[in-house]
Amino acid sequence: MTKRQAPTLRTVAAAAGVDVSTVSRVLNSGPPERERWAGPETVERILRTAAELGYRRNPHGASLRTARSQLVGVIVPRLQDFVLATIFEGVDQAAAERGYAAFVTNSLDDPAQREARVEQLLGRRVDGLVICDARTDDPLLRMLDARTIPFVLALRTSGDHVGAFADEVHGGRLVAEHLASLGYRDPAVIAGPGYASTANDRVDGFREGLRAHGLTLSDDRVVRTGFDAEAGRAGVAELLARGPAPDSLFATNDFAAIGAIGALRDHGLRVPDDIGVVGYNDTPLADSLPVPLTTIRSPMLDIGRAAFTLLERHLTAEPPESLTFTPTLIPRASTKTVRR
Amino acid sequence: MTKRQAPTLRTVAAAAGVDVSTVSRVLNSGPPERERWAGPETVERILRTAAELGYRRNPHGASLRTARSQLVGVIVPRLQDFVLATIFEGVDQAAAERGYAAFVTNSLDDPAQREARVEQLLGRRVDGLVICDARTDDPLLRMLDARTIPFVLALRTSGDHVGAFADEVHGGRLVAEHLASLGYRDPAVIAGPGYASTANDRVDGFREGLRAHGLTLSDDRVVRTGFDAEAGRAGVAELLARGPAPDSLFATNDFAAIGAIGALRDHGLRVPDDIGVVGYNDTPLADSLPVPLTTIRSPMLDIGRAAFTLLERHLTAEPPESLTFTPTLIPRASTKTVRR
DNA sequence: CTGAAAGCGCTTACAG
DNA sequence: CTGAAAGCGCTTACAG
Repeated sequence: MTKRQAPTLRTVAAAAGVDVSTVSRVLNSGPPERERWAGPETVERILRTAAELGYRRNPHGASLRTARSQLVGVIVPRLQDFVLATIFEGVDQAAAERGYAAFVTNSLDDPAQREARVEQLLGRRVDGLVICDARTDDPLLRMLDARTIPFVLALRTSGDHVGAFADEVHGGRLVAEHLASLGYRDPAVIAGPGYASTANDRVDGFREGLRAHGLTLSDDRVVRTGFDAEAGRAGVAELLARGPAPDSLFATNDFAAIGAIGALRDHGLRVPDDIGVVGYNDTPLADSLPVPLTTIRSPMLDIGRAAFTLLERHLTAEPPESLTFTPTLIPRASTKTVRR
Repeated sequence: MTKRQAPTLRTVAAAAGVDVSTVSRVLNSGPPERERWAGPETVERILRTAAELGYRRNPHGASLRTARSQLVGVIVPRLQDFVLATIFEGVDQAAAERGYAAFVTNSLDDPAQREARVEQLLGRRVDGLVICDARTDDPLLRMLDARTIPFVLALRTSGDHVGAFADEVHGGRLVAEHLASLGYRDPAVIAGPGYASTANDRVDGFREGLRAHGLTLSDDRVVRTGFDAEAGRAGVAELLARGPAPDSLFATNDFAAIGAIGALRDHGLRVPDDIGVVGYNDTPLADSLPVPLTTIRSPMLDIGRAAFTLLERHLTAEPPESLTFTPTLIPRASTKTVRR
């Protein structure tokens, strides 16, 4: 079998004995509408020849003509992060179902890197962007708005930009209620960076939930580090350096929780006997740890799928409204009832 | 600021007072060669106008003309897997540096899914593929060969197809030597699936390394599950169901190791006091676990970068030779000297 | 050194 | 219902 030249519209048209324009029209419309463009037997013949020849439309030709690439760009802090990888999978799934393809790229939460990556994506002529690394104050989003480039946010919010989110405040509240109802009285938080709305909202919800149970979260019980294991270790070091150990710990990410548990153990504190620990995201690991981790489950795949759907709506109709998903608490062995 | 029409070659040519072909030639050649196509002051003028207008070449137009898309497709088992996400980051980095863009997509190690994803990628007219989910017996690769579609492998090998790999046999040998020299005498292995060369090679190397120390690995000390935490749990369950506990465990993935440690603990076995555990990949987590994990570090980012480089060479010159990277052992607290 | 022309594969008014 | 033509933005022989 020698390599054949890929069949084009012209090839198909010639084989079917019709004009390329007819082939194009027939191939680009669905069963009902299709008959408007050609007689039933012509439609049938075109479809058959296209299939026989293995015709696949060349998207570059189409893009050039329509000024639409059916391409979207997704920008994430880092794909190595399980949460972001999952969101991208959601975007990619939904995009594929609608005939789009998605590029992903890392910003590393670095503004310069981010801008460079966005420009690369635009250089590739994506129709729009899904931005998963929005910042509480975000000049890049204002710039995109000024250039009227279509985009939606996912996961992290910024101002009133449209996107697909989880109710992070609610998530934080769930953790607070869980800890308070088990009898914990002196919790601390290891939160992600201040430029991430997710980190802020989880802490806000946590504080609010504690207050509802008559507890307060003082500033020295909050430490801002990051979302990974190393951040969890550093967070514990910082907290213990400040004074006596808390009786429980809320890490706003499962990986940070795992790092925290390791550091606590180095300090002779066992989970859950000496201190309760709660994570966030319900990573597959959470359930398989030596001490299974109490955590919050957030529908990350759905958020990714919804983000694409919003973007497509933005691209083809009027601007959509944001979508917010509700997280749930998954109690496990890393927290337990505390004797007062 | 209103939205301007994106400048094209024609816009630039008009503004610079030259023909589009001249602009194209100048913009597409580097400093030395550039002067061959236009006088120095013309070159300067073209460069300046293009910059002022913010010209960016439309890749769809170029692709149509050159039949080269400067696009590559990367197919991974699953992007949620840290190892694969890292390899993709390497491919993406190297691709971006060379003016290429990369699509990634999941195959979930499912042959049907895989084929569908490859066809989608080809439908997007990628110039070539980086395949990270090769199987020991792989009809898809034969099909790609028959269609003369350029591709390279990464991480997993298959037959003598070219790619960027790690010396997995060596990795397995390092683990065996480490355990043997610490005094462990009855190790077991929780390995990934049989269709993954990585899993097979690590086990082969392990067996070989043990033999060099006068130890043998019997078949009932090997269990085949997968690469994730759940696979680790299942692996331990299976091993313990077969008979007495081994004195050490080699899990061919850090996540499997974490799952295994959890399951061991459920059975009352502590690490490293009752049993030594070794993982693979040196995931960031390994160092931050309550009991830091002895593991093998493999240069995954380099493998990704190298895979792209090989693919580009394949695309522009003669077929390249495979590249193999060497892993190293990272000893940590999950293994210790054993008293005989 | 520079220009004019052809054509990559596609879609879409415009005719008939 | 179907066709012929124009043109999206680019590159590349071919002239001069």
